Amino acid sequence: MKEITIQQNKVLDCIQDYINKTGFPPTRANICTKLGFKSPNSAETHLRALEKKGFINIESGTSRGISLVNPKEQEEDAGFPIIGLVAAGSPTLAAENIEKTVHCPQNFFGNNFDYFLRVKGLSMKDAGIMEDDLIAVQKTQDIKNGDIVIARIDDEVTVKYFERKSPEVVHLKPANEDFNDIEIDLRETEIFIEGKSVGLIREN
Amino acid sequence: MKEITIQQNKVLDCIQDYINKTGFPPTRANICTKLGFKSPNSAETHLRALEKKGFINIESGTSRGISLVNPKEQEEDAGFPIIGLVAAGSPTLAAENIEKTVHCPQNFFGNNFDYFLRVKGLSMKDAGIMEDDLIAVQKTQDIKNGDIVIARIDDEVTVKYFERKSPEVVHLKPANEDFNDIEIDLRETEIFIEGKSVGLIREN
DNA sequence: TAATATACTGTATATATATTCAGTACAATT
DNA sequence: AATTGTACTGAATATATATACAGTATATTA
Repeated sequence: MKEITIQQNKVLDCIQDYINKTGFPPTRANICTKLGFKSPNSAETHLRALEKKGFINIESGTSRGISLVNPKEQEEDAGFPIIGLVAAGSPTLAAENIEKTVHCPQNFFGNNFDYFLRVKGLSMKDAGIMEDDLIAVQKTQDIKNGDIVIARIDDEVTVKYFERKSPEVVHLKPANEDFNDIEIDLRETEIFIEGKSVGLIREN
Repeated sequence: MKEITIQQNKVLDCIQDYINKTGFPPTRANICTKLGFKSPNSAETHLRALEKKGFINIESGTSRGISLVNPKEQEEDAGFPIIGLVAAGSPTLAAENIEKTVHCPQNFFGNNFDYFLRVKGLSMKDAGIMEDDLIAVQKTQDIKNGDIVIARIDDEVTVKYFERKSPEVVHLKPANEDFNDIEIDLRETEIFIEGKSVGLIREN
Protein backbone atom coordinates (compact mmCIF):
# COMPACT_ATOMS: atom_id res chain seq x y z
CA MET A 1 0.00 0.00 0.00
CA LYS A 2 1.43 3.35 -1.06
CA GLU A 3 1.52 6.40 1.14
CA ILE A 4 -1.59 8.47 1.59
CA THR A 5 -1.98 12.23 1.98
CA ILE A 6 -3.85 13.90 4.83
CA GLN A 7 -6.72 14.98 2.61
CA GLN A 8 -6.98 11.60 0.97
CA ASN A 9 -7.10 9.99 4.40
CA LYS A 10 -9.95 12.33 5.36
CA VAL A 11 -11.86 11.21 2.31
CA LEU A 12 -11.17 7.57 3.14
CA ASP A 13 -12.41 8.01 6.73
CA CYS A 14 -15.43 9.87 5.40
CA ILE A 15 -16.32 6.91 3.18
CA GLN A 16 -15.89 4.46 6.06
CA ASP A 17 -18.06 6.60 8.35
CA TYR A 18 -20.74 6.98 5.72
CA ILE A 19 -20.91 3.23 5.15
CA ASN A 20 -21.04 2.54 8.90
CA LYS A 21 -23.89 5.00 9.35
CA THR A 22 -25.99 4.30 6.27
CA GLY A 23 -24.98 0.88 5.03
CA PHE A 24 -24.05 2.14 1.57
CA PRO A 25 -21.20 4.26 0.18
CA PRO A 26 -21.46 8.03 -0.40
CA THR A 27 -21.84 9.92 -3.66
CA ARG A 28 -19.32 12.56 -4.71
CA ALA A 29 -21.79 15.16 -3.49
CA ASN A 30 -22.13 13.43 -0.10
CA ILE A 31 -18.37 13.59 0.38
CA CYS A 32 -18.35 17.28 -0.57
CA THR A 33 -21.01 18.04 2.04
CA LYS A 34 -19.18 16.17 4.78
CA LEU A 35 -15.78 17.65 4.04
CA GLY A 36 -16.87 21.13 2.96
CA PHE A 37 -15.87 20.90 -0.70
CA LYS A 38 -17.82 23.02 -3.14
CA SER A 39 -17.30 20.98 -6.25
CA PRO A 40 -18.03 17.31 -6.79
CA ASN A 41 -14.86 17.18 -8.81
CA SER A 42 -12.86 17.66 -5.60
CA ALA A 43 -14.22 14.38 -4.35
CA GLU A 44 -13.76 12.80 -7.77
CA THR A 45 -10.04 13.56 -7.96
CA HIS A 46 -9.45 12.29 -4.43
CA LEU A 47 -11.35 9.12 -5.22
CA ARG A 48 -9.24 8.55 -8.33
CA ALA A 49 -6.09 9.05 -6.26
CA LEU A 50 -7.31 6.61 -3.61
CA GLU A 51 -8.15 4.08 -6.30
CA LYS A 52 -4.74 4.47 -7.92
CA LYS A 53 -3.07 3.85 -4.55
CA GLY A 54 -5.14 0.78 -3.93
CA PHE A 55 -7.30 1.91 -0.99
CA ILE A 56 -10.63 1.69 -2.78
CA ASN A 57 -12.25 0.25 -5.86
CA ILE A 58 -14.51 2.35 -8.06
CA GLU A 59 -17.09 0.65 -10.23
CA SER A 60 -17.31 2.76 -13.38
CA GLY A 61 -20.69 4.19 -14.34
CA THR A 62 -22.22 2.99 -11.10
CA SER A 63 -23.81 5.22 -8.51
CA ARG A 64 -22.15 4.85 -5.11
CA GLY A 65 -19.86 2.29 -6.71
CA ILE A 66 -17.13 2.74 -4.12
CA SER A 67 -15.88 -0.23 -2.13
CA LEU A 68 -13.15 -0.33 0.47
CA VAL A 69 -10.21 -2.63 -0.16
CA ASN A 70 -9.41 -2.93 3.58
CA PRO A 71 -12.57 -2.37 5.62
CA LYS A 72 -11.84 -1.52 9.26
CA GLU A 73 -14.04 -4.29 10.63
CA GLN A 74 -11.44 -6.77 9.54
CA GLU A 75 -8.81 -4.95 11.57
CA GLU A 76 -10.92 -4.42 14.68
CA ASP A 77 -12.64 -7.75 14.74
CA ALA A 78 -9.79 -10.01 13.90
CA GLY A 79 -9.39 -13.74 14.26
CA PHE A 80 -6.96 -14.85 16.93
CA PRO A 81 -5.45 -18.33 17.04
CA ILE A 82 -5.67 -20.56 20.08
CA ILE A 83 -2.37 -22.32 20.72
CA GLY A 84 -2.16 -25.45 22.77
CA LEU A 85 0.39 -25.30 25.58
CA VAL A 86 2.15 -28.45 24.52
CA ALA A 87 4.66 -29.66 27.02
CA ALA A 88 7.70 -30.02 24.83
CA GLY A 89 9.14 -30.05 21.37
CA SER A 90 7.22 -27.42 19.42
CA PRO A 91 7.68 -23.73 18.85
CA THR A 92 4.54 -21.98 20.08
CA LEU A 93 3.20 -20.45 16.91
CA ALA A 94 3.61 -23.41 14.58
CA ALA A 95 0.53 -23.78 12.42
CA GLU A 96 -0.16 -27.35 13.49
CA ASN A 97 -0.64 -26.16 17.07
CA ILE A 98 -3.55 -23.89 16.25
CA GLU A 99 -6.67 -25.37 17.81
CA LYS A 100 -9.11 -22.94 16.26
CA THR A 101 -9.57 -19.24 15.71
CA VAL A 102 -11.53 -16.90 17.95
CA HIS A 103 -13.07 -13.65 16.74
CA CYS A 104 -13.03 -10.65 19.03
CA PRO A 105 -11.85 -7.05 18.96
CA GLN A 106 -8.08 -6.62 19.17
CA ASN A 107 -8.41 -4.31 22.19
CA PHE A 108 -10.73 -6.78 23.91
CA PHE A 109 -8.62 -6.76 27.07
CA GLY A 110 -7.66 -3.11 27.04
CA ASN A 111 -4.22 -3.94 25.71
CA ASN A 112 -3.65 -5.41 22.28
CA PHE A 113 -2.77 -9.08 22.15
CA ASP A 114 -1.59 -11.57 19.58
CA TYR A 115 -2.90 -15.03 20.37
CA PHE A 116 -4.55 -17.25 22.95
CA LEU A 117 -2.70 -19.92 24.89
CA ARG A 118 -4.54 -22.94 26.25
CA VAL A 119 -3.38 -23.55 29.83
CA LYS A 120 -2.36 -26.99 31.04
CA GLY A 121 -1.95 -27.78 34.73
CA LEU A 122 -2.75 -25.84 37.86
CA SER A 123 0.57 -24.14 38.62
CA MET A 124 -1.11 -20.68 38.48
CA LYS A 125 -4.25 -21.74 40.34
CA ASP A 126 -4.03 -19.06 43.03
CA ALA A 127 -3.84 -16.39 40.34
CA GLY A 128 -7.21 -17.66 39.13
CA ILE A 129 -5.72 -19.39 36.10
CA MET A 130 -7.23 -22.84 35.82
CA GLU A 131 -6.68 -25.80 33.51
CA ASP A 132 -7.94 -25.22 29.93
CA ASP A 133 -8.29 -21.47 30.45
CA LEU A 134 -7.26 -19.29 27.50
CA ILE A 135 -4.59 -16.70 28.24
CA ALA A 136 -4.49 -13.70 25.94
CA VAL A 137 -0.81 -13.32 25.12
CA GLN A 138 0.80 -10.09 24.03
CA LYS A 139 4.08 -10.73 22.25
CA THR A 140 6.46 -8.36 23.98
CA GLN A 141 9.84 -8.24 25.70
CA ASP A 142 8.70 -5.38 27.93
CA ILE A 143 8.30 -7.34 31.16
CA LYS A 144 8.08 -5.97 34.68
CA ASN A 145 8.46 -7.88 37.93
CA GLY A 146 5.14 -9.44 38.85
CA ASP A 147 3.94 -9.81 35.25
CA ILE A 148 2.57 -13.18 34.24
CA VAL A 149 4.86 -14.27 31.44
CA ILE A 150 4.84 -17.01 28.85
CA ALA A 151 8.41 -18.30 28.90
CA ARG A 152 10.19 -20.94 26.86
CA ILE A 153 13.10 -22.84 28.41
CA ASP A 154 14.65 -25.09 25.78
CA ASP A 155 11.44 -26.28 24.15
CA GLU A 156 9.26 -26.26 27.23
CA VAL A 157 6.64 -23.51 27.44
CA THR A 158 5.43 -22.38 30.85
CA VAL A 159 3.25 -19.69 32.37
CA LYS A 160 4.56 -18.09 35.58
CA TYR A 161 5.04 -14.89 37.51
CA PHE A 162 8.23 -13.13 36.41
CA GLU A 163 10.73 -11.81 38.89
CA ARG A 164 14.24 -10.62 38.08
CA LYS A 165 16.48 -11.13 41.10
CA SER A 166 19.65 -9.79 39.52
CA PRO A 167 20.92 -9.06 36.00
CA GLU A 168 21.78 -12.74 35.68
CA VAL A 169 19.12 -14.48 37.75
CA VAL A 170 15.42 -14.73 37.00
CA HIS A 171 12.76 -16.44 39.08
CA LEU A 172 9.66 -17.93 37.49
CA LYS A 173 7.17 -18.27 40.33
CA PRO A 174 4.03 -20.39 40.27
CA ALA A 175 0.85 -19.38 42.09
CA ASN A 176 0.30 -22.70 43.80
CA GLU A 177 2.01 -23.87 46.98
CA ASP A 178 2.34 -27.39 45.56
CA PHE A 179 4.81 -26.11 42.97
CA ASN A 180 8.31 -24.75 43.42
CA ASP A 181 9.97 -21.64 42.05
CA ILE A 182 12.09 -22.08 38.96
CA GLU A 183 15.39 -20.29 39.38
CA ILE A 184 17.23 -19.54 36.17
CA ASP A 185 20.82 -18.42 35.85
CA LEU A 186 20.96 -16.78 32.46
CA ARG A 187 24.67 -17.59 32.17
CA GLU A 188 23.83 -21.29 32.25
CA THR A 189 20.34 -21.60 30.83
CA GLU A 190 18.79 -19.84 27.88
CA ILE A 191 15.30 -18.47 28.37
CA PHE A 192 13.00 -16.91 25.82
CA ILE A 193 10.06 -14.74 26.81
CA GLU A 194 7.24 -15.28 24.35
CA GLY A 195 5.19 -12.50 25.86
CA LYS A 196 2.96 -11.68 28.77
CA SER A 197 -0.62 -12.32 29.80
CA VAL A 198 -2.98 -9.39 29.26
CA GLY A 199 -6.24 -11.22 29.77
CA LEU A 200 -8.02 -14.50 30.25
CA ILE A 201 -11.01 -16.39 28.93
CA ARG A 202 -12.69 -19.38 30.49
CA GLU A 203 -14.99 -21.14 28.08
CA ASN A 204 -17.14 -23.01 30.49
CA MET B 1 -40.40 -9.44 12.77
CA LYS B 2 -43.32 -10.50 10.61
CA GLU B 3 -43.33 -13.53 8.38
CA ILE B 4 -41.64 -13.37 5.02
CA THR B 5 -42.66 -14.96 1.70
CA ILE B 6 -40.39 -17.15 -0.41
CA GLN B 7 -39.95 -14.51 -3.10
CA GLN B 8 -39.33 -11.76 -0.58
CA ASN B 9 -36.70 -13.94 1.07
CA LYS B 10 -35.03 -14.43 -2.32
CA VAL B 11 -34.88 -10.67 -2.74
CA LEU B 12 -33.46 -10.27 0.77
CA ASP B 13 -30.77 -12.88 0.10
CA CYS B 14 -30.04 -11.22 -3.21
CA ILE B 15 -29.42 -7.89 -1.45
CA GLN B 16 -27.17 -9.54 1.14
CA ASP B 17 -25.19 -11.34 -1.57
CA TYR B 18 -24.84 -8.20 -3.63
CA ILE B 19 -23.51 -6.23 -0.67
CA ASN B 20 -21.09 -9.02 0.25
CA LYS B 21 -19.75 -9.17 -3.30
CA THR B 22 -19.62 -5.49 -4.21
CA GLY B 23 -19.66 -3.56 -0.94
CA PHE B 24 -22.75 -1.56 -1.86
CA PRO B 25 -26.46 -2.38 -2.22
CA PRO B 26 -28.10 -3.22 -5.57
CA THR B 27 -30.39 -1.08 -7.70
CA ARG B 28 -33.87 -2.27 -8.63
CA ALA B 29 -32.47 -3.18 -12.01
CA ASN B 30 -29.65 -5.21 -10.41
CA ILE B 31 -32.18 -7.25 -8.46
CA CYS B 32 -34.20 -7.84 -11.62
CA THR B 33 -31.13 -9.16 -13.45
CA LYS B 34 -30.20 -11.51 -10.60
CA LEU B 35 -33.71 -12.87 -10.09
CA GLY B 36 -34.89 -12.79 -13.70
CA PHE B 37 -37.54 -10.09 -13.37
CA LYS B 38 -38.29 -8.02 -16.45
CA SER B 39 -39.52 -4.87 -14.74
CA PRO B 40 -37.82 -2.80 -12.08
CA ASN B 41 -41.22 -2.43 -10.48
CA SER B 42 -41.10 -6.11 -9.51
CA ALA B 43 -38.12 -5.36 -7.35
CA GLU B 44 -39.69 -2.13 -6.14
CA THR B 45 -42.80 -3.83 -4.78
CA HIS B 46 -40.79 -6.53 -3.06
CA LEU B 47 -38.57 -3.88 -1.50
CA ARG B 48 -41.60 -2.01 -0.20
CA ALA B 49 -42.96 -5.21 1.30
CA LEU B 50 -39.61 -5.96 2.96
CA GLU B 51 -39.48 -2.43 4.34
CA LYS B 52 -43.04 -2.70 5.67
CA LYS B 53 -42.12 -5.95 7.44
CA GLY B 54 -39.03 -4.39 8.95
CA PHE B 55 -36.30 -6.34 7.17
CA ILE B 56 -34.76 -3.39 5.34
CA ASN B 57 -34.67 0.38 5.35
CA ILE B 58 -35.09 2.36 2.14
CA GLU B 59 -33.69 5.86 1.92
CA SER B 60 -36.10 7.78 -0.26
CA GLY B 61 -34.73 9.45 -3.38
CA THR B 62 -31.36 7.85 -2.89
CA SER B 63 -29.70 5.53 -5.36
CA ARG B 64 -28.89 2.17 -3.80
CA GLY B 65 -30.38 3.49 -0.57
CA ILE B 66 -31.15 0.03 0.80
CA SER B 67 -29.78 -1.01 4.18
CA LEU B 68 -30.31 -4.25 6.04
CA VAL B 69 -31.92 -4.01 9.46
CA ASN B 70 -30.33 -7.25 10.67
CA PRO B 71 -27.05 -7.73 8.86
CA LYS B 72 -25.49 -11.09 9.70
CA GLU B 73 -22.48 -9.49 11.32
CA GLN B 74 -24.63 -7.91 13.98
CA GLU B 75 -26.11 -11.25 14.94
CA GLU B 76 -22.74 -12.92 15.17
CA ASP B 77 -20.88 -10.02 16.71
CA ALA B 78 -23.32 -8.55 19.18
CA GLY B 79 -22.79 -6.09 22.01
CA PHE B 80 -23.14 -7.43 25.52
CA PRO B 81 -23.58 -5.23 28.60
CA ILE B 82 -21.32 -5.44 31.62
CA ILE B 83 -23.32 -5.26 34.84
CA GLY B 84 -21.72 -4.26 38.11
CA LEU B 85 -22.34 -6.70 40.95
CA VAL B 86 -23.75 -4.10 43.27
CA ALA B 87 -24.24 -5.38 46.76
CA ALA B 88 -27.82 -4.36 47.39
CA GLY B 89 -30.82 -2.44 46.23
CA SER B 90 -30.81 -2.75 42.46
CA PRO B 91 -32.22 -5.27 40.05
CA THR B 92 -29.33 -6.60 37.99
CA LEU B 93 -30.28 -5.49 34.52
CA ALA B 94 -31.22 -1.90 35.31
CA ALA B 95 -29.80 0.44 32.69
CA GLU B 96 -27.89 2.54 35.19
CA ASN B 97 -25.84 -0.50 36.18
CA ILE B 98 -24.39 -1.01 32.72
CA GLU B 99 -20.69 -0.21 32.86
CA LYS B 100 -20.05 -0.52 29.16
CA THR B 101 -20.72 -2.82 26.25
CA VAL B 102 -18.42 -5.54 25.00
CA HIS B 103 -18.48 -6.86 21.44
CA CYS B 104 -17.94 -10.52 20.84
CA PRO B 105 -19.71 -13.41 19.15
CA GLN B 106 -22.78 -14.68 20.97
CA ASN B 107 -21.44 -18.22 21.03
CA PHE B 108 -18.08 -17.01 22.32
CA PHE B 109 -18.14 -19.47 25.21
CA GLY B 110 -19.73 -22.36 23.38
CA ASN B 111 -23.06 -21.67 25.00
CA ASN B 112 -25.06 -18.54 24.33
CA PHE B 113 -25.05 -15.91 27.05
CA ASP B 114 -26.85 -12.68 27.82
CA TYR B 115 -24.62 -10.33 29.75
CA PHE B 116 -21.41 -9.95 31.73
CA LEU B 117 -21.31 -9.60 35.49
CA ARG B 118 -18.43 -7.82 37.20
CA VAL B 119 -17.35 -9.88 40.21
CA LYS B 120 -16.80 -8.31 43.62
CA GLY B 121 -14.98 -10.14 46.38
CA LEU B 122 -13.06 -13.40 46.48
CA SER B 123 -15.72 -15.84 47.60
CA MET B 124 -15.18 -17.96 44.45
CA LYS B 125 -11.40 -17.68 44.46
CA ASP B 126 -10.71 -21.42 44.40
CA ALA B 127 -12.87 -21.75 41.30
CA GLY B 128 -10.51 -19.31 39.62
CA ILE B 129 -12.97 -16.43 39.83
CA MET B 130 -11.15 -13.34 41.05
CA GLU B 131 -12.19 -9.80 41.92
CA ASP B 132 -13.20 -7.73 38.87
CA ASP B 133 -13.44 -10.75 36.59
CA LEU B 134 -16.33 -10.74 34.14
CA ILE B 135 -18.66 -13.70 34.32
CA ALA B 136 -20.63 -14.50 31.18
CA VAL B 137 -24.16 -15.06 32.46
CA GLN B 138 -26.75 -17.13 30.67
CA LYS B 139 -30.23 -16.24 31.84
CA THR B 140 -31.79 -19.60 32.58
CA GLN B 141 -33.63 -21.53 35.27
CA ASP B 142 -32.14 -24.81 34.11
CA ILE B 143 -29.67 -25.32 36.95
CA LYS B 144 -27.89 -28.51 37.92
CA ASN B 145 -26.08 -29.22 41.16
CA GLY B 146 -22.53 -27.91 40.89
CA ASP B 147 -23.37 -25.11 38.46
CA ILE B 148 -22.07 -21.68 39.30
CA VAL B 149 -25.21 -19.60 39.65
CA ILE B 150 -25.99 -15.92 39.94
CA ALA B 151 -28.60 -15.76 42.69
CA ARG B 152 -30.58 -12.91 44.18
CA ILE B 153 -31.70 -13.11 47.79
CA ASP B 154 -33.87 -10.14 48.62
CA ASP B 155 -31.90 -7.51 46.71
CA GLU B 156 -28.46 -8.97 47.23
CA VAL B 157 -26.81 -10.58 44.23
CA THR B 158 -24.23 -13.30 44.75
CA VAL B 159 -22.22 -15.81 42.74
CA LYS B 160 -21.91 -19.29 44.24
CA TYR B 161 -21.96 -23.01 43.53
CA PHE B 162 -25.53 -24.30 43.52
CA GLU B 163 -26.54 -27.42 45.40
CA ARG B 164 -30.09 -28.55 46.06
CA LYS B 165 -30.20 -30.55 49.29
CA SER B 166 -33.92 -31.25 49.25
CA PRO B 167 -37.00 -29.86 47.52
CA GLU B 168 -37.09 -27.12 50.15
CA VAL B 169 -33.43 -26.55 50.96
CA VAL B 170 -30.75 -25.07 48.70
CA HIS B 171 -27.09 -24.55 49.53
CA LEU B 172 -25.10 -21.74 47.94
CA LYS B 173 -21.47 -22.75 48.38
CA PRO B 174 -18.48 -20.44 48.03
CA ALA B 175 -15.13 -21.65 46.69
CA ASN B 176 -13.03 -20.15 49.45
CA GLU B 177 -12.48 -21.65 52.89
CA ASP B 178 -12.75 -18.21 54.49
CA PHE B 179 -16.43 -18.08 53.55
CA ASN B 180 -19.33 -20.14 54.83
CA ASP B 181 -22.09 -21.95 52.98
CA ILE B 182 -25.40 -20.12 52.67
CA GLU B 183 -28.25 -22.43 53.55
CA ILE B 184 -31.64 -21.36 52.27
CA ASP B 185 -34.98 -22.79 53.30
CA LEU B 186 -37.26 -21.89 50.42
CA ARG B 187 -40.27 -21.91 52.78
CA GLU B 188 -38.74 -19.04 54.72
CA THR B 189 -36.58 -17.16 52.25
CA GLU B 190 -37.26 -16.27 48.66
CA ILE B 191 -34.46 -16.82 46.20
CA PHE B 192 -34.29 -15.87 42.54
CA ILE B 193 -31.83 -17.47 40.14
CA GLU B 194 -30.71 -14.86 37.59
CA GLY B 195 -28.85 -17.46 35.58
CA LYS B 196 -25.64 -19.41 35.49
CA SER B 197 -22.03 -18.80 34.55
CA VAL B 198 -21.04 -20.13 31.14
CA GLY B 199 -17.68 -18.38 30.82
CA LEU B 200 -15.27 -15.88 32.22
CA ILE B 201 -13.13 -12.99 31.05
CA ARG B 202 -10.27 -11.38 32.93
CA GLU B 203 -9.31 -8.05 31.46
CA ASN B 204 -5.84 -7.74 32.88
C1' DT C 1 12.83 24.91 -15.88
C1' DA C 2 9.53 21.68 -17.07
C1' DA C 3 6.83 18.11 -15.44
C1' DT C 4 4.01 16.00 -12.13
C1' DA C 5 1.04 15.46 -8.05
C1' DT C 6 -1.98 17.63 -4.87
C1' DA C 7 -5.97 20.42 -3.95
C1' DC C 8 -9.41 22.76 -5.10
C1' DT C 9 -13.90 25.85 -7.87
C1' DG C 10 -17.38 25.90 -11.40
C1' DT C 11 -20.17 24.29 -15.27
C1' DA C 12 -22.19 20.94 -18.10
C1' DT C 13 -24.27 16.55 -19.42
C1' DA C 14 -25.26 11.78 -20.48
C1' DT C 15 -27.12 8.27 -17.99
C1' DA C 16 -28.09 5.64 -13.90
C1' DT C 17 -31.73 5.28 -10.66
C1' DA C 18 -35.87 5.72 -7.93
C1' DT C 19 -40.48 5.93 -8.34
C1' DT C 20 -45.17 6.51 -10.06
C1' DC C 21 -49.01 4.93 -12.98
C1' DA C 22 -51.58 1.47 -15.64
C1' DG C 23 -52.37 -3.14 -16.25
C1' DT C 24 -52.87 -8.65 -15.56
C1' DA C 25 -53.22 -12.77 -12.74
C1' DC C 26 -53.79 -15.67 -8.74
C1' DA C 27 -54.55 -17.03 -3.95
C1' DA C 28 -56.22 -16.21 0.64
C1' DT C 29 -59.29 -13.78 3.69
C1' DT C 30 -63.45 -11.56 5.29
C1' DA D 1 -68.63 -11.38 -3.51
C1' DA D 2 -65.51 -8.03 -2.26
C1' DT D 3 -61.09 -7.10 -0.39
C1' DT D 4 -56.38 -7.65 0.36
C1' DG D 5 -51.71 -9.37 -0.44
C1' DT D 6 -48.55 -11.40 -3.58
C1' DA D 7 -46.27 -11.43 -8.00
C1' DC D 8 -45.40 -9.82 -11.94
C1' DT D 9 -44.97 -6.73 -17.15
C1' DG D 10 -44.41 -2.41 -19.40
C1' DA D 11 -43.88 2.49 -20.00
C1' DA D 12 -42.82 7.08 -18.46
C1' DT D 13 -40.23 10.58 -15.89
C1' DA D 14 -38.04 13.55 -12.55
C1' DT D 15 -33.80 13.58 -10.49
C1' DA D 16 -29.69 11.60 -8.53
C1' DT D 17 -25.12 10.61 -9.96
C1' DA D 18 -20.81 9.90 -12.38
C1' DT D 19 -17.77 12.13 -15.01
C1' DA D 20 -15.61 15.05 -18.40
C1' DC D 21 -13.81 19.76 -19.42
C1' DA D 22 -11.90 24.31 -18.23
C1' DG D 23 -9.64 26.79 -14.93
C1' DT D 24 -6.42 28.43 -10.61
C1' DA D 25 -2.88 27.66 -7.20
C1' DT D 26 0.90 25.44 -4.62
C1' DA D 27 4.45 22.14 -3.62
C1' DT D 28 7.65 18.56 -5.08
C1' DT D 29 10.50 16.26 -8.20
C1' DA D 30 13.63 15.54 -12.27
